[in-house]
Amino acid sequence: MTELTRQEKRGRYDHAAVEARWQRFWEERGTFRTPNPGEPGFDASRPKCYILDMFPYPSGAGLHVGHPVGYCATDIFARYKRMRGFNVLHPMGFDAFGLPAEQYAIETNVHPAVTTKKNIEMYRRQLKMFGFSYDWSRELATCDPPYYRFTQWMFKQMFESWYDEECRWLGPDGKEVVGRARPISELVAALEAGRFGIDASLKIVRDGKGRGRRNWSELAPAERRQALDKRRLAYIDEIPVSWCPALGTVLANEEVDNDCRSERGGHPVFRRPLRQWILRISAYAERLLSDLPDLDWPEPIKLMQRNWVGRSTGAEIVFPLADKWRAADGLWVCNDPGVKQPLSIDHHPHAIKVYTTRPDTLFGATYMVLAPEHPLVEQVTTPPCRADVDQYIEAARCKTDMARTADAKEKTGVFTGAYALNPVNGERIPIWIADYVLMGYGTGAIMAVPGGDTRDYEFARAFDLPIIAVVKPPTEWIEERVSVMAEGLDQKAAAECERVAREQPEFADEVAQVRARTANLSAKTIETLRKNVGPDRLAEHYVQHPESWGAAFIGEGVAVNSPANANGDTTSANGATTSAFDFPSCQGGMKGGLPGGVCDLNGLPTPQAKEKITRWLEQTGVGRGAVNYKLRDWLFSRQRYWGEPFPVLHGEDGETISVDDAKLPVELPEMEDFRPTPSAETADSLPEPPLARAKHWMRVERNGSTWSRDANTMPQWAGSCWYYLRFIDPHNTGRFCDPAAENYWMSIDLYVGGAEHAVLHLLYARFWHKVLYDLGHVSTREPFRKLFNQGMIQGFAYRDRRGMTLGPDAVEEHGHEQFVARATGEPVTRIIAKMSKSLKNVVNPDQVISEYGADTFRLYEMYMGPLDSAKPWNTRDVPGLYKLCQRIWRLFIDEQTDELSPALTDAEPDDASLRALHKMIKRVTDDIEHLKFNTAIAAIFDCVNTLTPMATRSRKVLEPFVLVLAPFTPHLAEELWSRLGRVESLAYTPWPAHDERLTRDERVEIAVQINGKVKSRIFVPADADEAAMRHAAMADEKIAAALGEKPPKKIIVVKGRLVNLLV
RNA sequence: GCCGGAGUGGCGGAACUGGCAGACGCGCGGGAUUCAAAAUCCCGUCCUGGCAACAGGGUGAGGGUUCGAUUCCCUCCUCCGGCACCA
Repeated sequence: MTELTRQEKRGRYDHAAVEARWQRFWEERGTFRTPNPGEPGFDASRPKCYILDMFPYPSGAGLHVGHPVGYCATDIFARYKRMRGFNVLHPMGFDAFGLPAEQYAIETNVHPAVTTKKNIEMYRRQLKMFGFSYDWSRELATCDPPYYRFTQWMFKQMFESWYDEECRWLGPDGKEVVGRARPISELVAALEAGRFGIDASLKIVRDGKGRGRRNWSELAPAERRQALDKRRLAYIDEIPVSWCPALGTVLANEEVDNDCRSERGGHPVFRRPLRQWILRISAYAERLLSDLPDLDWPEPIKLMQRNWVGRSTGAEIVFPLADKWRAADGLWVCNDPGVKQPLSIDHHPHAIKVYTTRPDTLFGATYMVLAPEHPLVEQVTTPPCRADVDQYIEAARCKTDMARTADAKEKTGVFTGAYALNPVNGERIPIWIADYVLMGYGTGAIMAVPGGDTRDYEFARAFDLPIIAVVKPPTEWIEERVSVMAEGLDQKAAAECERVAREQPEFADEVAQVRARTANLSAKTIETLRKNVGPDRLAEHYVQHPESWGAAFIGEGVAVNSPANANGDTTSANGATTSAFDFPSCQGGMKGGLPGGVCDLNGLPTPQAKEKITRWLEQTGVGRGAVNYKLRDWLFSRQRYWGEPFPVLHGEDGETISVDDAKLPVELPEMEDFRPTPSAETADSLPEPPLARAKHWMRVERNGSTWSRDANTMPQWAGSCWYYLRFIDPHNTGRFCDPAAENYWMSIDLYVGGAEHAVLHLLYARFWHKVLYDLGHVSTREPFRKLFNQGMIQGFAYRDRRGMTLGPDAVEEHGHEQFVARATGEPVTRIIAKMSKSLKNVVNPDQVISEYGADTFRLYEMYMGPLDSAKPWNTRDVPGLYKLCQRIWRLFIDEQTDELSPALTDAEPDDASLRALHKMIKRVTDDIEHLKFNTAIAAIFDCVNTLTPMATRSRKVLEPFVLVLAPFTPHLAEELWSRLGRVESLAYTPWPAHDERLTRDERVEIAVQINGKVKSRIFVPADADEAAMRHAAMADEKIAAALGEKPPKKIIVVKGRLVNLLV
């Protein structure tokens, strides 16, 4: 019997043997080695296609089933494109620097270089199991010195560049670009030539007429250095970071909880300013936005990037401090004799500059708020308020961003004792500090308009500050507010009634009572208000008494109370202006009127009001139209060991220079102890990066003087910002990449990866690429022309009645998705959750492959559902795809003899097989082009279902069939291809074409409806015209019977689909 | 709170541009083969009623447009993702 079994098994599909054979074949022959232009074997007549995966971070846990989803997809696409005659670049590498490796190393006390090397080997072995057609000769790891040599070189490019916002130039694609990174030497040349000057604060200005401007030649060397350093694309600045002394490191915001404690260990975390490397990504904000429309990316990802950049338009306005400035002879004159010039947006000592998106609400500014970190706080705070202010600042200082956000509901703040003057009406308004104003956005100061902004409204209510309505709301808003207020229940509560009534009918009576009472009451009130008062009068009431409406109107409407008169009374909304200005509150009076005169916005719709006030501000000089971005510069240094060292040297006098290209890479020192240095748990201690302890490494003698290296390292994102360029020419020792090869392969035709990189990696990489583009190092303005996000693979988990979540090993499956806990027998429900160790639902791809093979694994992951949606792994479904492989095998191979099946013939194929084949080719081709692999595989199933029962099978069907199969199940396809007598790999065999005529059946089944309901189905010739279809429909027995005597009133015919009879 | 995306059988999912809802796979039921099992092959499988022919209902809920709606419009509910005091 065992003999028989062995005999039987001889010709069975043996995935392990087949896959091993072909993986060896590909490797030995170098099947997927891709030559660059100019290299032997390169065929310039073929089009190119660069297909890239987001390279993995090799963690200790190994590859999980989520990784291969994208890799399978790109592999199918790459194999398909090769067969379509493309030169395909399809590489793989490892993102190997970073925090997890270091953290793991700290836990196990093994050097990160060792663990990383081990993990990469594991990942490589796992990846090779899948039979991906990568050109492994191009493999790279970001932690290899030959690689990070150029990461450092690119950092140098940024360090040695400045951003010229006004440079208009033509890119290689012939389109104009505004703004350009340029070598710092060009800036020096411009300064030397006197085209640029330096202002009092050592800022480089373009023309700089007067006002403390100095020439380059007048500056001391240290001043020159300082001025240049401020303009570099990579610069050092002191910014607040989350510093955890106990852990000896700076933490990311996400690593700090709301109590200012570290997530790991619960140690105290302090906000403290620290000198850090920063990259000037904000200079590229506009270009990162404006180049987005041309990219073939998922719209939601583009939107996320747009939101991240966060462009807004509005105006910058300066508010003079009340005791420092006065209006005289139509100018703002400073009481400080040292300040001779009048107040303006370019020159504003003793004044607060704000940014607003709603300059039209300027008349409603009743107070100002400075961020607690704002430099002016110190200057303006009056002695009586000093203690409160200091205390508030201290509290805000240790609050992290997370904590600030967490208690966003409660507005806090303190009065500084100082006042500013509203430049549009001379109104004296108090200056507060509050942490709802952030130093990092705009100017770190706001004009507060409680009548037009929700946050300002809440703050004003909390601190009893005046509220002036400056925009008359439209009727819809009034009615909505009235409903909300009159009902006394908001809409959610009403919906709750509905829900309870629906889901818990036992409370129906109570719900009905409540609803009747409130409905009666509110309906009455609203009706009374509407009838007797009317929306116009109500709007008027809001305009007069916004404080009693519970919310500010923040939308667009018509300007009112702008200007308001001095008594605080309001003008009507009909545009009547208040003529004479008298500002008794303004110190020193307003002799000669307010600078700029009266600006009357009353009656103007918001957009026009914005325009008018902006023009007025510009004419008066105290403001101008402005654009602002949420995007902040990129904090680029970490106090870590396992990252790229900075290629710079610090001099004893504070000078920072870059290391010569010839001396790159600056390699990480060998260190026994690479842990962060823990230090005393006080706020005043400073982080000491591990590299600082490599004393010998840190010290560099150069030209007779002593320099110090930078002890920081670059963040994990650095290496992934340009790896796609290195793949093009990975072994080049002279340059990061050969320009001709770069020009040939870029840009990337398909980039597949998870949506978790929607902003950070994809934004950082675009930024680096644009810098390289500006400096002439790359030929395209964008790296990733087409992007696709694969969905997450989820797992099942089970929840019992008490809400406890159990691992899958705790349950038993009954039919029909009924589950019980194995231990207790209690019924449990299945939920879909992320795969995680704690839920014990992580699936290991190695196991699946050893049981069913890589081809089955690939088929399963691609067949689960659409590539971009999240879907749960269900091991139960895997054998179905294994069965498909076996069925395909049996189409070719006789399992008894292990020879080609006797059913195989060289004869002409039968019609049904031929049609099945051509339909499949068409569907699969179309689906691959659109990355719809799940339906492509369904088409393969359909074809196999047709071929299986056939008594004979023609080679003329089976050969193209194998080719179509190849991208999905490459090992199986190669094996069958060779069994059919082919010697060469099918990897470059031309993709079969389909015959359009054979994809269409001669007769099609159509539906015959009467009044839209299907009453019969009939067959008609595929090319039947409308008259023929109508005729056939009417001739059908069932239809004739259903119609009876009366003829239909109207007949609708859809060719090839249906006939609808209306009676 | 704001901005996206999605809700279809027992399960994963399919459906071109408004045209027969449920392709394909899993699971389940039945049959053939087998001493038996595995494997394989064939048939059935949205729900309700009926032996059946057939009838009625059905794409998160409600409404609308249309001869016709999973698809378009409005209101609402649920789930997932992102951002979160951005002036």
